Amino acid sequence: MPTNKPEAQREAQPEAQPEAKRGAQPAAAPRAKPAARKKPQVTPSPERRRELLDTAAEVFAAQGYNATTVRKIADAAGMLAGSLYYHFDSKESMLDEILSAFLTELWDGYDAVLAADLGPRETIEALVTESFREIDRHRAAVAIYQKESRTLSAQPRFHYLSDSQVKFEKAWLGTLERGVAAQVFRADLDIRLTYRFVRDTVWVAASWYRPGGQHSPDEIARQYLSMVLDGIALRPT
Amino acid sequence: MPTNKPEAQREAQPEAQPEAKRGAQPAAAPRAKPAARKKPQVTPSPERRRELLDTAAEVFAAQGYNATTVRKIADAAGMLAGSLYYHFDSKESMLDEILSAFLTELWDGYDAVLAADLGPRETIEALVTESFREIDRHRAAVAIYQKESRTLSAQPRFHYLSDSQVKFEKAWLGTLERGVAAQVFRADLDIRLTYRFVRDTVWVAASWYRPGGQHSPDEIARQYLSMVLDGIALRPT
DNA sequence: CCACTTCCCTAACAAGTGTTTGGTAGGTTA
DNA sequence: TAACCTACCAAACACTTGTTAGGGAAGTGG
Repeated sequence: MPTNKPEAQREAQPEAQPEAKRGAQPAAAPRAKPAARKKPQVTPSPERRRELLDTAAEVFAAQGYNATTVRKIADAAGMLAGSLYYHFDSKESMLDEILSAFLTELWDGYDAVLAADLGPRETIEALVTESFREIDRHRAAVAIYQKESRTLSAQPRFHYLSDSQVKFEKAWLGTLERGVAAQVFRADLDIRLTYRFVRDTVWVAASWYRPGGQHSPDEIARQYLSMVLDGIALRPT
Repeated sequence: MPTNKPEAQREAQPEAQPEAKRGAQPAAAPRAKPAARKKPQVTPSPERRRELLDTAAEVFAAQGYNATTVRKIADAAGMLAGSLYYHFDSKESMLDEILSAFLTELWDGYDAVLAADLGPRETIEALVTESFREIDRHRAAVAIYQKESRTLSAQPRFHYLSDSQVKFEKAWLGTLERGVAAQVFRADLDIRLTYRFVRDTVWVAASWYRPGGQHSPDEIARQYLSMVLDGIALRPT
């Protein structure tokens, strides 16, 4: 089982990297780190953290991670920028926690589907339905993931995004291949193109989906599946 | 050590500024503008501008607009940050020029298709094919558009993005509706869902498409159309 | 009453940001 | 030769950024 969950990264960085060449880091890292991570003696309540993470996720999703300043997050939460650092130790940690919490839940659902050992078509149907349910529950996190995952996965801290993506591809592509072999899916299509097609059609929905709309996640999944499986063209009967 | 540092700027902030209320402006606009627009007497060559815009678009697409500093663009172009301002009057202008140039070309193609007055199915096919060609030629601009258009269109300067999007929706949705009326497309689907489905499947391709891959834009368009129109499920014959 | 904890604020720091100003090397024209 | 133009560099400026110290109000337990 590949790892999909970074759990918590409270271990100290082994060593300050020797600063490869160009010191141009994407963000700011002002104070010199004294090699030993600070260990705050305080214990913020997990419920408050969840609350703050939710509003942070909302702002990240709306404005983009880089365009979001900690002052904006604090504003949305009704407090001042510095106060956030009582609960989190950096802006990046917030992002990290938002994304890893989402991925953990996502894989709980996916793993259950995959363990059910359904046929190829039924597996695809279940995966798509599960995906739309996740979008319904974590739309902010999904939107952030969509926008930032490519650039983030270069950073070591967010390497679990790549891991997840690999596992993701394995599950979907494998199912599609099984379906082609079982003559359930068409064999005349480039399978990787098909994979990207299905994957993208599902997840971009997070960019326009708003919970409480006229369609439930399951209804959207049903229609999407109908389009993907049978096409939008009317067939002569 | 980074490229070139201003080294010393021992300018302590004099005093706590009046600081209206929440001075948090979205971006930087340092100098006070004296109400009269500056008119540079210089005339940079258009070819050089195009060159620089191309590299800027590449960096924007790779890192995201906000995460891209003008110093990074200058780096990629082999010059210093300030030198860019000989050719452009702001970072935002570069973005603007990149996006509007792309949209202009896109609509040249779309308008030609729409003027041809084809049937609904043929119109969709032509629009999709045209779209993949545009992705092939402007993949950086398309990627930027995908990532930033939603947030940008709030700014007055980029209002033309919204205009374009409205026109876009009108063309595609109208064609789909014509198709349903003509019994070419299925009538049992939510038409707006179908629209978003088709639109998204096409344009997200810009996030993974790389020119010079194993499939030509036309070939990708052909397979995408086959999936969208007929579905990926194998039909019993 | 005091000690302790939780949660926030005030105020700053240092690095990074987009942008401007003044200069200048090299080419072209007269 | 001088005048002129293009395209860049060097250095700074003003403001924003993530982050940190120190402090204090409110609540809880003894």
